[in-house]
Amino acid sequence: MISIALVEDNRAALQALKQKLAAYPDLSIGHEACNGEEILSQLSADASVDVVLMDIEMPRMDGITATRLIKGQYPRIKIVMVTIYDNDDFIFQAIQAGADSYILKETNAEKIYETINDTLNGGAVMSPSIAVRALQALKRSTASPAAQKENTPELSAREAEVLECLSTGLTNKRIAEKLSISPFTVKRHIENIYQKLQAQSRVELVEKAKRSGLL
Amino acid sequence: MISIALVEDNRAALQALKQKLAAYPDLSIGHEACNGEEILSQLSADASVDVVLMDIEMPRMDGITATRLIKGQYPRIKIVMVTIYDNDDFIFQAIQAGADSYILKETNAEKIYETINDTLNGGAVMSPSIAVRALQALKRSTASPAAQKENTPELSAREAEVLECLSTGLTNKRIAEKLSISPFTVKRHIENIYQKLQAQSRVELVEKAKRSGLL
DNA sequence: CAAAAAATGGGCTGTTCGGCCCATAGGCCA
DNA sequence: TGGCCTATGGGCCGAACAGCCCATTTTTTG
Repeated sequence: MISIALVEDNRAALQALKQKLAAYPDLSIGHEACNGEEILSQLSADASVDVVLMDIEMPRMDGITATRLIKGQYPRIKIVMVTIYDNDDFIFQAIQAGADSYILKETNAEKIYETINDTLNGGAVMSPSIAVRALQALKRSTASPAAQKENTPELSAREAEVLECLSTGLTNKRIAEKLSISPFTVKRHIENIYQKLQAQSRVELVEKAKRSGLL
Repeated sequence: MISIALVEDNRAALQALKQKLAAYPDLSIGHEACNGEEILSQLSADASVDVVLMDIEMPRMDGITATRLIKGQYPRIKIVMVTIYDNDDFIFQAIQAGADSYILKETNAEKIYETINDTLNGGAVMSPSIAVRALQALKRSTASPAAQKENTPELSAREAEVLECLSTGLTNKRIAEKLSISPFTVKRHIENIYQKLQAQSRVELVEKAKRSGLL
């Protein structure tokens, strides 16, 4: 028997969800709540829940905050976000908060049931339209090392050291002390790096260096 | 009618796949190949394929390389990776190469059929065990914003604007021009931001701001 | 309405930076 | 061996910066 908690502020949607799950005798609705605060107080009284189906947009405490708190206190509990948004920001925030799966509200009963089971078995489930956004983000986030190789000027070992120090916010003088060389030399190196990366200020330098994978 | 290409070096696995898809009359097998080179030469003769089911591990040309090449030449064609690995590296490489969906070899016929349709409709489909790895990677790559909320001082809207400009390497004067205010005011704002973030230089400021999720 | 917070503009001082000039010493390679 | 690169150290100058002081106006909030 799998114990489910439903968190959804819209009464109609909540009833619809209950209806869908009623067809599966091995699911039992342990809790119902209409915002994050409510589910948290219910869990503090009885945390014997396996899976939480969590809406994102709710009054008082949104689903993302609630997810973060629940995952913090009860890491065992799996959380399935049920959303009408395929907004990138929400997806990221939900991932950060520790949500396990992400399905759309219109998902049919059978898929929800499968999602609950897959999630409970350590998997993650995403609606195709949500998955494509997560993948795009992942592609972007791993894209930089790819673009790196191209037309990135080579820095000498010493220049790289200086750049490393510079990127932490040190002044030329401090860098000189750290590397046991003269501030003039540090300056010289930095000038050369400016040349190579076509930058005009330290901040710009760090920016470009990061994009080029030099940092 | 959806035209499918199957790329799979193992004869038995290929036959099994064909068997599974045979149940769906709106699918037709347009091509069959047992490595990347083969499918590429077939596509160059006839590229009227909607979806490629692609094995990863193959002799002569692996599925990831083939995916990259196909996506380069025929971006219209959707590619579903069919893999026995839930190895992180393969998943990343496949994402980078442009694959659309990722399913496991043991996936049943109905799911494969759904995956083909979802993928064709612009979605992405991942087996739960693969999705959980993609999400973990995404979580790691966006992990910095997590530490955000804690003890991060609040910046005013104007300060955030100034910080944003500053982080692109602009000088105070340029920032002033961009925001249509006096350079003195820009300086003032920056001083306040220094105070709030406990920084002593622009580079350090940008560093700390990024770590705090302010940028 | 009154207090608090944010945004605005300004000055003074010393430090740091960035561009441009100079030079020497050591290593590498063709 | 002579050129080329890197690392080193230095100077000059003007611009930019950062810290600390001053003030007024506008907006927000209790």
